[in-house]
Amino acid sequence: MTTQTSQPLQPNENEQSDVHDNQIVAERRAKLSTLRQTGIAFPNDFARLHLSGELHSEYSEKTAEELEALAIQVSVAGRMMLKRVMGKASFATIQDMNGRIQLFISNNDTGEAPHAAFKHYDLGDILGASGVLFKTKTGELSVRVTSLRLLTKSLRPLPEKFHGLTDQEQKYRQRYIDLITNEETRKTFITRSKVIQAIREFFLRHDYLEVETPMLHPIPGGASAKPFVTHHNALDMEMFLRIAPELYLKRLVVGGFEKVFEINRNFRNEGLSTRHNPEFTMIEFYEAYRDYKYLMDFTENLFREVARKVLGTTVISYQGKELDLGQPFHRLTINQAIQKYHPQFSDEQLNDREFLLSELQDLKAKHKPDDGLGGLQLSLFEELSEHLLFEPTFIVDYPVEVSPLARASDSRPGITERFELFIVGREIANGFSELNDPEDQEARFDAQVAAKDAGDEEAMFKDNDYIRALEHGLPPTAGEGIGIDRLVMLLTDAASIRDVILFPHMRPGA
RNA sequence: GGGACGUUAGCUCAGCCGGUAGAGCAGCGGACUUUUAAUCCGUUGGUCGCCAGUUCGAAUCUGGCACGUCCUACCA
Repeated sequence: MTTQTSQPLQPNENEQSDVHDNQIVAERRAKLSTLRQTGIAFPNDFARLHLSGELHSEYSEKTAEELEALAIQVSVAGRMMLKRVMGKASFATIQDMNGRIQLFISNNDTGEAPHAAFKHYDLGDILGASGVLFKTKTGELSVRVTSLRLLTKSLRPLPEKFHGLTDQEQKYRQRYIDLITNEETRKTFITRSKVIQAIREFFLRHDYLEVETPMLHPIPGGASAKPFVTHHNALDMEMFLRIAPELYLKRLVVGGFEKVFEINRNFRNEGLSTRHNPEFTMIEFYEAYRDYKYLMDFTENLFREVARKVLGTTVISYQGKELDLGQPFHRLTINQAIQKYHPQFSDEQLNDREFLLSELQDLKAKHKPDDGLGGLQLSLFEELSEHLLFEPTFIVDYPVEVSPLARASDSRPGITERFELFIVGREIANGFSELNDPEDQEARFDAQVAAKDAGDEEAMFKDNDYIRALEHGLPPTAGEGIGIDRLVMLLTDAASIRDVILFPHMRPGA
């Protein structure tokens, strides 16, 4: 076979493309050109009948003699990851959706021409092979190929076969290469899929209804965050990508869907980090006639079930440290959580506004000097204790001023029936008994609007239709949101949120 | 946003005190019928992230810019 071309390959003149052909790509294009001239270059009539994983699980226990006697005919296909040519015989390893299998190609079995053609196939090419299962003398289950076809020519070289792709940026930007090359990456995203499936099963089994609510909101609501702004042409109006589905889901509870959940994306116009992607996946769920204490038990059960189904155990190792989701989750008030790691603070001090203010100033901790007692306690907690809550811990007694949608305690004014769940020092869930008093809700919205007018970019908008819905009557309800990406990070031991999002957002370029 | 570090062949990486570029893998040519990161022989391949500056001379030193990684800040 000749690899010469009569004319030099033209460089890609498309300015949109930053990809130009190097020598390797040019050689592969020449091979493709030959394929086009001699037949169908991208055939789609190969019948793949067997997957590598199934073959291994069914036949790896068989001896060489047993396989010989069975003479099992198979058709496999996949991407060629390894290639070893030895004159009149060759080995190749192909990879399909559930593993790898070795092919043995020899002049004896295929004839000379197909084997000669194979020698010019490149790593990364997608092959279809038919033949008989056998075991090599080292005991590896393989296919003795009688017919071999190149199904898709790969024009670009794969990363080095041993080290694979290690450059983090390229792993994120060209995830397809990462997935081809790195088993760990494939496993992470399979786990992510299983986590979401296990969560969905848990809610369906508890008679929840899965719903979809708008991603385009005329008024962003349900969380304190900066929204993405967009524009609807036909209506000529500003719209916002949703920051949370909360207000729509509670409208559904008003409508009589007493147990609802939604698993979908939220968008927040914030910075990128190892813990933040501008779009992230949350489950939010609402159940009528329940309160926040019920939710805490429910959440523990959910996390345990997901871990058992996905990992087969509740004991997980995160960045070198172990924790057991099977143990009862800790429950602490904000003040107890401060004192747990800083016992020098007395109850009196933690309830002394002036003391808290001076302490926060000394620590150079972020806080709002106009906050009430509860807000300052929360700021101190976030500064001193939050990152230390490695084992699952529910923090309760959030102040009203930072919880505009949560029901206030009947016995303790200023405190809401709310919790946040922290694991490995990260907030992973947020739940509360819902505020269903429309007049109280309206007053809370008005306070948010006042804060927004005073410059708080993350303060909420007033949603009059939501008030109207509450005026029809929201039954006593409990609701919660769980950050799916962070849960998956926990269960896959991922250090960065980018490792659990297939296509994390990156600055354009490179 | 702030700090530290990084960017050299398609990939993984060397490159010292400044003298104009190296290895392995991949590719190409050759040998080889049970290899498995196959092996052996030969060989092609580079805008050293970009732009300035210093210098007789810069991958190397200086400044700026771009992008990334990690830490940090906000959040879920």
